Amino acid sequence: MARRAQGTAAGLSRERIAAVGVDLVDRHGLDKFGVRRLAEELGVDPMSIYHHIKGKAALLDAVSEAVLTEVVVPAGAEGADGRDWEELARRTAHSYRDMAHRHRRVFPLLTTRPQTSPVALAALERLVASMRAAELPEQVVADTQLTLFGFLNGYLLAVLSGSGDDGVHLPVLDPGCYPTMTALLPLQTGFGSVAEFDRILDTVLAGIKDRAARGTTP
Amino acid sequence: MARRAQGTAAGLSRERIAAVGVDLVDRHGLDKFGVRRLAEELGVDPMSIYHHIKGKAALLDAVSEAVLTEVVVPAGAEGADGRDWEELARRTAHSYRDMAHRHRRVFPLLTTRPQTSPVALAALERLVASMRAAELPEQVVADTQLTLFGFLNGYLLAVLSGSGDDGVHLPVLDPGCYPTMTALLPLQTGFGSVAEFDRILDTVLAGIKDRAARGTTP
DNA sequence: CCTCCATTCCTACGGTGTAGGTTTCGTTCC
DNA sequence: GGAACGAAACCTACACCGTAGGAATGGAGG
Repeated sequence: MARRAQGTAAGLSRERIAAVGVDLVDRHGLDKFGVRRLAEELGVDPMSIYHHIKGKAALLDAVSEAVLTEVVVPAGAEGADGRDWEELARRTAHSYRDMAHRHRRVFPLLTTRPQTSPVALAALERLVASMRAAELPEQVVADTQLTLFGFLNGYLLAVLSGSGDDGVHLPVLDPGCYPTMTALLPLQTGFGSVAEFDRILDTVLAGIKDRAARGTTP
Repeated sequence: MARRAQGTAAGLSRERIAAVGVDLVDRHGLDKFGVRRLAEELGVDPMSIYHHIKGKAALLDAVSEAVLTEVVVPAGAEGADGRDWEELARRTAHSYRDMAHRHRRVFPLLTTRPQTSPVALAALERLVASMRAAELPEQVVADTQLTLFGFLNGYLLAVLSGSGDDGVHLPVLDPGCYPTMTALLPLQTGFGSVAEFDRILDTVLAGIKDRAARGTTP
């Protein structure tokens, strides 16, 4: 295990560290992720990482920021006049879902850390601007950030943590104690599917539209 | 630091361990929480805990289960005929929110671990039964679990992790880069407030009702 | 009184994050 | 060209963590 001589460049950078970190978490999970494993993967001494990232918390920030950059919605999705906020919201949500499924072990990080990276704020600004251009009530627009991403984070967290590497395993219910839920079980076959996601996303967007309609004509 | 002699009863039990665990996490946060600190607080050797709880993962399960039992909705909230599912949903959501605010540092645990404890299932069964009694479309009822608790978990996670002990601190925005969001900032003063919660809960419920209406008359 | 067993404590091991100091290389300036 | 400097890497060491394995002890049942 011959390491590089001191002083020689290892080509470390915040971006490369984060990228390898994402890959490591994807493969082995958050529990097994640490400075030492990451350093080994990078072919580097553990402490070298600290010259680019301040501590483990900052390291996790970098990792979560890295996966967030994968969320991209092509320009022009909101239509020519920039007013089709609903289409934009749908595309953004789907792109977010895709990212979450690509990186299920990383995803929990996003839901806890306040997202202040430019890439996250830019996406939000775009959506919010589109809604405002469509002249939705301001309070509805202001609440959308929490409504939509609150739902996305909570829903995806539930779906992704309920599924292991071997697939989904729903809990077994006692039909005597929980008759209604047992009866509804057949309707939950598509747990985590795109169809399910679309249904629920639809519900949330319908709620926003409804409140917008009530808000403009009180 | 004289410990108890071996063999003498320390009055340990899963419930007491969990209760003290909740208190400890509330005060010092999840990071500082561990078997050793918990044992010290209980006046007990760390390894004694393992005779009642199998490992750290199970310990966290016990802690999260303990806070979940605090969510109670008085009987009869759904009305005499048991069909006022909306009122029941509102009360359940508020009780859940109250619990989350009482135990902000514990709350993240609930969003990751699959909730299969009887107390959680019972609350869900009750809500779902009420919706079914009101003859909502079955698929809507089946989806409600993920819709409502997805939203609750994601929203509360965002609100609670964005606020430290000193109160809320929203990120500072560059008005040049994010003009719309900056303009909307004044409307976000009640971040984490009950009023905000009610507005967004309203939105989600409106979405469910809307989809129910569309579902029954396609 | 003796046996048994659940409960508790003790020791020890491999792992972690990271503070502090040392070494080396590439650059910059005379 | 040679010396001085700062960035980037490495090394050592420490306190702490989860937990495996085993020894001790007191109370319960015969």
